[in-house]
Amino acid sequence: MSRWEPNARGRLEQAALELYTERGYEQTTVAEIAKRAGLTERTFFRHFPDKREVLFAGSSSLQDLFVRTVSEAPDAAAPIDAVTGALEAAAAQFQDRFDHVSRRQAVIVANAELRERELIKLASLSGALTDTLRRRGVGEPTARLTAEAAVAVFKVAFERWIEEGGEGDLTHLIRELLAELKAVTAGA
Amino acid sequence: MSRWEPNARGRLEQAALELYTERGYEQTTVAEIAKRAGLTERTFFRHFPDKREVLFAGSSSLQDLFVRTVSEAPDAAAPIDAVTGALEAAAAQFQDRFDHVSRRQAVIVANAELRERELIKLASLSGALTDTLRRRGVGEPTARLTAEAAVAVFKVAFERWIEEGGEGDLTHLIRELLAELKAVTAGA
DNA sequence: CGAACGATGTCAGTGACTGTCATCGACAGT
DNA sequence: ACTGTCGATGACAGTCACTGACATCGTTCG
Repeated sequence: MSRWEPNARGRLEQAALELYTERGYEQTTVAEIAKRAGLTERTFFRHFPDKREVLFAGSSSLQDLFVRTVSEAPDAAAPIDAVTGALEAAAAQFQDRFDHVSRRQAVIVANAELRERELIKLASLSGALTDTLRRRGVGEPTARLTAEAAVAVFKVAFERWIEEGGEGDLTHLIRELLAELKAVTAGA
Repeated sequence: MSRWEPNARGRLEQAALELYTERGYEQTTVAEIAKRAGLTERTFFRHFPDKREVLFAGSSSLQDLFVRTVSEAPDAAAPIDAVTGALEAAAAQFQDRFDHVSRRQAVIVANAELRERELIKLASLSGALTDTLRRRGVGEPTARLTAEAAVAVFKVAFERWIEEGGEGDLTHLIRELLAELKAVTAGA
């Protein structure tokens, strides 16, 4: 018999998403989130460094997936192909959870602070991809640009997938947009 | 004879950059910035919506320059070329002010909140470019991807230019990285 | 001259976030 | 069973970013 209800962190995440959805991010106080989770404000800040981060708990495991997939790509694969494989692996994670993902995204899009946080998560992802590519022996400007291109494609594909109500195939969208990016730069 | 010293806004910007450089962003309070500028904290918040924004006063005029340059590109220009022209126009603005630009960039890079703010400025830039391209009749996924690619190239070029101590030619860097991006996506 | 204006100051709040100490069940060693 | 350590939590006071309301006082316009 443990002293407290289990999964405090998960309860905080759920309470936060609910309240941000019901009243909006700014109109929700951390004390309210904690109360709904049966905890105190101080405990919230032991689990999350700030009020935004509670929405981004999953982003580190997503980044791990990206990095792992790129690492495991065959040595012969071109950088862009290694990274595209990672995008598709990530897409698979989203494809089944449209409900949760889109609710969360609606909250983020509605608030500038949360959009900022999302952008820095994507930048961190791009940095991790860059490092991973370098470890595969990819050269300097190439690694960085490949990672930036991949994240840009993922970002646009993800937004479109959400707009379409999650009915499209995210992996397919990624492939289409990558081809489009190729066409765009070809003229330069 | 006016009642107050002129250019309160500019004094706040300079005081902030100085203090952020001397003690770091987090160790500086808004009250200290205001005091160095000969004003009060409340007045700071009349000129800037928050403590970060004081470093980004110039970003709206940069965005205007981008948009204007793209608008004025010849109708026949491909989207990527129209946007590249804007990148080069912006580069010219930076080229002469390496000192100020690099000091400011050092402060931003050293702090996560400021990096977040920079990222959302770049995202805003990307959005403005997307809209401008659409107004030129560029289609949906193309406009967005062109803008994202352009901003990515600009970001990487800018960082390299700073790393090199401002001695390189930013316009030249942009052209090189654009070619590199083309090579990267070509394999996909 | 007097009224409206505009930039600033003053002051009292709210809420995010932090440091510190207390609490108390679980668990290990004796 | 006794006891000491540990880990998650609570309680509480404090700092600072940011906001709303109202006062001040040169400038400017009629």
